Amino acid sequence: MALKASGAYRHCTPCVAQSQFRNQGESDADSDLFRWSYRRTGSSSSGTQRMWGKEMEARLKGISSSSGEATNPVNQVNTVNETGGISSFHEGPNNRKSKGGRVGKEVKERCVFRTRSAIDHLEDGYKWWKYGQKAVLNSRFPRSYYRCSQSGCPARKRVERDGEDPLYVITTYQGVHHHNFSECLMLFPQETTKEVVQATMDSPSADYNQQPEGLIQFEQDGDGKGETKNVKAGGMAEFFQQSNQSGHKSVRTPIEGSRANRGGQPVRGKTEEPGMPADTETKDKLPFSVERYTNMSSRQGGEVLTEIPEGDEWIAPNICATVCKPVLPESPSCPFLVALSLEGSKALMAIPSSFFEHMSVLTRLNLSHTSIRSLPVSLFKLFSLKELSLRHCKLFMELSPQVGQLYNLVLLDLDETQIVELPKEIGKLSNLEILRLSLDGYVNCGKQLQQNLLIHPGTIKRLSQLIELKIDVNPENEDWNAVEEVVVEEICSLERLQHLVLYLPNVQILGKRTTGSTSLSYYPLRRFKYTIGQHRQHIISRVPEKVEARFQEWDKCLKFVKGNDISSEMKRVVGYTKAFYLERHATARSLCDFGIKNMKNLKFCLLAECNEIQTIIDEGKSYEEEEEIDTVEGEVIDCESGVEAYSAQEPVVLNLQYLHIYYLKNLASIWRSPTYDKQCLSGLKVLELHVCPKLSVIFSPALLTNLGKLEVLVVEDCPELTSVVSPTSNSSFEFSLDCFLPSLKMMLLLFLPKLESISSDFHIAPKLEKMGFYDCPELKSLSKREMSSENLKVIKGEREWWEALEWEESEWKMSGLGPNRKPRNWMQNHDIGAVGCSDLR
DNA sequence: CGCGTTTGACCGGCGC
DNA sequence: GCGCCGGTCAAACGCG
Repeated sequence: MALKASGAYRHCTPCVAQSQFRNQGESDADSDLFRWSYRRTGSSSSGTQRMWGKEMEARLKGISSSSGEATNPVNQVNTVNETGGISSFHEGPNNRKSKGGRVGKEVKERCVFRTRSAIDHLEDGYKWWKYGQKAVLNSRFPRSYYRCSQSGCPARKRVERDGEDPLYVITTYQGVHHHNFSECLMLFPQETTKEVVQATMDSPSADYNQQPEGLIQFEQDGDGKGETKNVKAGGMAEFFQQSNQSGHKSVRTPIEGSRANRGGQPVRGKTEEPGMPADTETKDKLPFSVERYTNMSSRQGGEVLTEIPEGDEWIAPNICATVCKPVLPESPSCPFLVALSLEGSKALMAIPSSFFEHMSVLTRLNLSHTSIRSLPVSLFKLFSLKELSLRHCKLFMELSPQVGQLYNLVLLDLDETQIVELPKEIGKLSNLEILRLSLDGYVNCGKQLQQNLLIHPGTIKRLSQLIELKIDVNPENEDWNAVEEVVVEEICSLERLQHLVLYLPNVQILGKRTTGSTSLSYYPLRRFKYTIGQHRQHIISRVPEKVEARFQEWDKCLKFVKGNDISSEMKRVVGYTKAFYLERHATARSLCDFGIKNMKNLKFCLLAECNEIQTIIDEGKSYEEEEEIDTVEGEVIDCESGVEAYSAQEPVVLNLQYLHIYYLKNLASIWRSPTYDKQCLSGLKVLELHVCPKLSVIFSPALLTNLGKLEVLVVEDCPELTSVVSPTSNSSFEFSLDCFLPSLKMMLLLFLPKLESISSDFHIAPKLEKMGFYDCPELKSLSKREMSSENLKVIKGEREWWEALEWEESEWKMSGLGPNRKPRNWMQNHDIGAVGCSDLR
């Protein structure tokens, strides 16, 4: 429903706004966004009159005075009724201009927008500096003045809230940016950033978010008096979220918010975890912020998303729309359009061939998650284009060689597309800094193509400015084997490359190098994610997605899937990896099989379905016989401490903070050492054990003393587990007065049918805040020494189990817990088994 | 400390 | 010529 302003005004285009803050149920009338554009056409023969901004204002003033009211001129002109009409505001040619003293002074073109928004300063793709704010006569709201942050740029804008309808913001643009558009582009916040935060806040065990009915929650106040509550729906999730903050609190969002956001959006925190992605160190040293290019549709709160304007003339500098119709206009005139996002427009199957004909300043184009199959020819004339995203266009199968004409491209995202071959013309994109590529189309093509080169030799080498490269390949694509080696060799020649995401079916390729060049396993990178072996997307994993996502957050990730052996190349890469994910390895018996000295840099470790693993850290094995990994003279392996030679006295696995274990069917112990290594696992903060059927105890007393930093312990589905801490005959530990696990804040014990005791009467967890139990029928009493914490605030478990607990009256006397504190009004037991089990799993 | 906002002073056009 | 008003300047402020 295009609204044509009659008479003197055109370009009043209502758009279906999709404010992030708006409820879906709101009417279209409420959500209309109206725009005005006032432009002088000179001797327009069309009969449509357009006005200069100043002229318009002069006229407005005239109206105000003639009507006897002193009103805010901008507010006056923008009076709009909810059905989309403009109030009567028509005048003949303005005669003030000839009278006024401004004749002859340069009058700049103005463009006025009126937008329904909760936020005054809407993002428009440019970065602005506020240089003034003034109260406006007869307006309740002040007017803010902004200028383009690019020095010398004459573009300005002013922003004020509509005095008549405070739901709307009036933005008036004046002057034209006279510089390269992307030089002052705002850094759009990355959507994944939010996800990082979310993931961080979630339960360490992602599957426990649901609160099964029938569980009780015991909360203890600061004064030690306990109270049980019926848990509301979602209460468990809240519990675990809170709990997890202690365990993962240092894992914060990596990207700092723009200072300009202050006041509008909460400013994001800095990374406290040096190994987390895009940490400040990484960011500062990059020539630009990688995140800038990652999601152009993601906006700050209050930004209005629009439907594609109807009509043939689009005046907005920034359009972000999800189109519901399969057709776009043939050739809209978009003289100011800098950024266009049609992300998620599933209905969009094709783009008219001349669609981009009149978008000469378009810099950023996001067509991701659409159903297009190819790009129209007019796109290849967009010489200003710097960013093009076709991510997740599942029907996009062929990239035209004409892409080579887009020589200003900085970002090309072809991840999750179906293309089968990268045209060699890509090599002409000498400014390309980010290339994400998914050569996954082979299988879905359904036919064997002729010998396909996937990536032509010499193509990658020419992209000398590449900073980030992702190449994802269908593992069943045998053509990849033919070029893999060449591609890897070319990657190693990219001097600026800092971030590499690569799938390699063969381990050997890591170490391959031709004379004089570097092999990938030596190649120093600030960030990498290698998936080696069976492709992650083609295997059904038992590891929850959220845990895998947490693994992916690290800046140096190595995932090794379905391996049969452990090569020296693999060991070397493990040596400078921070996050290691070993899945379905056929022969590994211990993490230390990857080189005990290579454990020093590991901070996150995820082990899943490795049937031969019997112990995680095995210092008992003789590693002196380990083959010495050859090092290349003069090469620096990029890691903080370097990989140093291991000596028996040196502590190992010092820095590991997160250890997640899933389905290790032969796991019998966490740590085995002939001597007592005081620092092994001393950095561990989070330990999760899921489905380890042979595990009977988790910690030996010796290991217990090392875990001074452990904050979160989750044990689930270990049918043989009798105690978390093994009983000992060692007199030095027996009757120890020491208190172990001093930092433990959360402990979850779930589905442990043989669990009889938590700590075997060791004094543990003085700072414990939260405990959760489920299906531990043999745990019939809790001793004071394993529940010694003064900070215990929440206990969750089955009501019947809790009520049946045997309490040693004398031990618990005067305590906030125990039989005396059992409230009577516990929630009635519901069908815990049915609901609870499925939810917990 | 840097960067962006705030805020009072100032300037110039315009109208009376 | 004076005062109002919109617009701009720049020092102070303040947040991270």
